[in-house]
Amino acid sequence: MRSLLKIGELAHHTGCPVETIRYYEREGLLDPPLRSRGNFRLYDQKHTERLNFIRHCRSLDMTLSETRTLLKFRDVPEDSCLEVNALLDKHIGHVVERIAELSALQNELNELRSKCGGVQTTRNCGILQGLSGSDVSMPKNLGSHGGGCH
Amino acid sequence: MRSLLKIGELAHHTGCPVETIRYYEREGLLDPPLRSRGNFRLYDQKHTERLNFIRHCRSLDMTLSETRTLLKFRDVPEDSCLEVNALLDKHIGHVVERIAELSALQNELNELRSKCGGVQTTRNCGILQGLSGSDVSMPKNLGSHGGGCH
DNA sequence: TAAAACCTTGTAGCTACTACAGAGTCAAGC
DNA sequence: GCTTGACTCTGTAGTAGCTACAAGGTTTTA
Repeated sequence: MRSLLKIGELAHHTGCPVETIRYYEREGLLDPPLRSRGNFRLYDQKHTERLNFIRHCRSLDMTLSETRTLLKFRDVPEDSCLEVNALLDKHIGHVVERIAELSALQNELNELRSKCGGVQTTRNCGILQGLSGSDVSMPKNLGSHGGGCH
Repeated sequence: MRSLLKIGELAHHTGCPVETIRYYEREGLLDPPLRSRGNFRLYDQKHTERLNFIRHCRSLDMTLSETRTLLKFRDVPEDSCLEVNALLDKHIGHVVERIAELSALQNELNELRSKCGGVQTTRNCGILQGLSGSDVSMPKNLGSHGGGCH
């Protein structure tokens, strides 16, 4: 009989914070585990594998929604995996697109940067002047500094 | 005497949604404008310029916090703009870093993708097997699919 | 037996908006 | 003068994926 892990132990084994494990359970990505008499969560090997799967997806920057989809495929071993391939292709597409966007951004930023050497007053700073121009074109992916690509 | 704009007109002029303009005011990026008798916001030319500045910063993927900082510099025209340059350099650094991360991600994803041609059952799908591995290394910037780099 | 380390639920916060609900205002047409 | 429709107001809740508490219960160790 395999040993059951308390949430802190599972966290330690997987490198996933305790709070995040509980969050995944709330979100339905992890099944509710057994409970001890004192109401502590007790995880088995399957939970550990599933959590590793989830974390691997997340480390590849997939959304929880994509991850959920992949877990569903994983739960039906006889199905064709065509859709798994399609999902991954789409995800790779997002990443490629985001790289292109950021590269364009980098060019714009470098150009802006070249407008001032830092020896001006802010009144004459080419950067601030550049930012004051009204030719603003908004990219689609705004606002969430922190990492994504979707 | 210049004409004053209602919020919808300002939105139209700047391409910034009405709700976002009100949000910037709440966040202290835009000064509260005059009000009409009926309590409608009335914006002058300075508001328009400031909003364009903000939107330009955002289009370059700067955070509102960075934008706030740049606005402060802009408000003190006699100061040196060394810090403006520093802020921009830092921001460019973030973008470069994020591009590197996403490129690494792209490599990993391509490798994973090559493990299956979609002709398997999910049980034998190389992609799902690859995702089941426990060698998970989490990048720093997780979770916000949508655009950032900080 | 007491303290420390762990666990529980529930809630609020983070970014930068976006999307309502429910009410008030204003201009044009009849 | 009245109605209709477009606009505006405030306030609140939702988005993604956690993270960080508070206030309490459990287990382990000294």
